[in-house]
Amino acid sequence: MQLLNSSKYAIRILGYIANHETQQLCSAKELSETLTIPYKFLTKIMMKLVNADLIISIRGRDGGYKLAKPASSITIIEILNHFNEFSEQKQCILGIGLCDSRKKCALHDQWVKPKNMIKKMFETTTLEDISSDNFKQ
Amino acid sequence: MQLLNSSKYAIRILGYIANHETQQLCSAKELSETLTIPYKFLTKIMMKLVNADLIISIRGRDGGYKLAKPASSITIIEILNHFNEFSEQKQCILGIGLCDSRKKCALHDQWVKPKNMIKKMFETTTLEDISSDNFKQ
DNA sequence: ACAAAATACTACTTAAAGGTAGAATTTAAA
DNA sequence: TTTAAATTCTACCTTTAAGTAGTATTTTGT
Repeated sequence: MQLLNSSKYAIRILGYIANHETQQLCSAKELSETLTIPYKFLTKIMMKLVNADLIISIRGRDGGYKLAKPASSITIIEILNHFNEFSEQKQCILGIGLCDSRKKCALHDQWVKPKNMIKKMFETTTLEDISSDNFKQ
Repeated sequence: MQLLNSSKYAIRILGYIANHETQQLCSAKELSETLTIPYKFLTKIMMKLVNADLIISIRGRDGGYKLAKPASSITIIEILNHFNEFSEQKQCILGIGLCDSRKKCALHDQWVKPKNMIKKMFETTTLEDISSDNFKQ
């Protein structure tokens, strides 16, 4: 019952970049060191974020990364979706195929409220909300 | 952001058994077939549940499994704990070591409410509450 | 032109969860 | 006593996430 490492890293990376937008670009080296994320793993994640149009990368000597759009327009759920973290939303918590109000699994009623609360939180929280330096270890 | 297969299976198995307590014992064969859980994987899980004192097993010809205590006294959280699903409760959602009200990660404030809601749900829901046949696929 | 510093790409290795196989053990009925 | 049907145990295989390595490419300053 937790996020994938990749997703956790992605959120921390994006939140950190959002908080350093004035400095124009963040390099993989800087991100890796300040967030203590393995360099090679980080660059792999950055490629995903670039492909997801969340990040723009500038190659070459003074290159680096920056957000592809305003921090206020990037929600946590949008990030998670690119790591397949919430695609199973419609699936029930017990993994018994689809689970809705007509055909409920035994935990359905208890799970509905917490699930919707998490969902709403991820949907309404943007990078601007969490932009800070509190992503270090 | 979902439970391990083992945990999902465990909850379904225990919920099903709770609903069939009158019939005294459930066999691995019956459980595997009605819940469509791979037989060999199921027996592996049953061993864990036996070791966790949630299940009592009777070996030999007419053997099988039954709850080790009243369904009303077994909470979901107790089940999950044996699969290390909520031991990371105190860890923050972003995996940045300990995360409390003094030293918060950037998502701390948003995560507190949903987290406690899930926790409470898992703590207060017992096998009796969810005991039913709605565990099939 | 060249070197330095950055990202991109491809492939490989490791760790953990998920799942499978087969033999051993236990019990009860015939 | 034998057989059948059940759990237990140990070892193995497969899949996926996590992490590592090396090379290629791009860009800028000298």
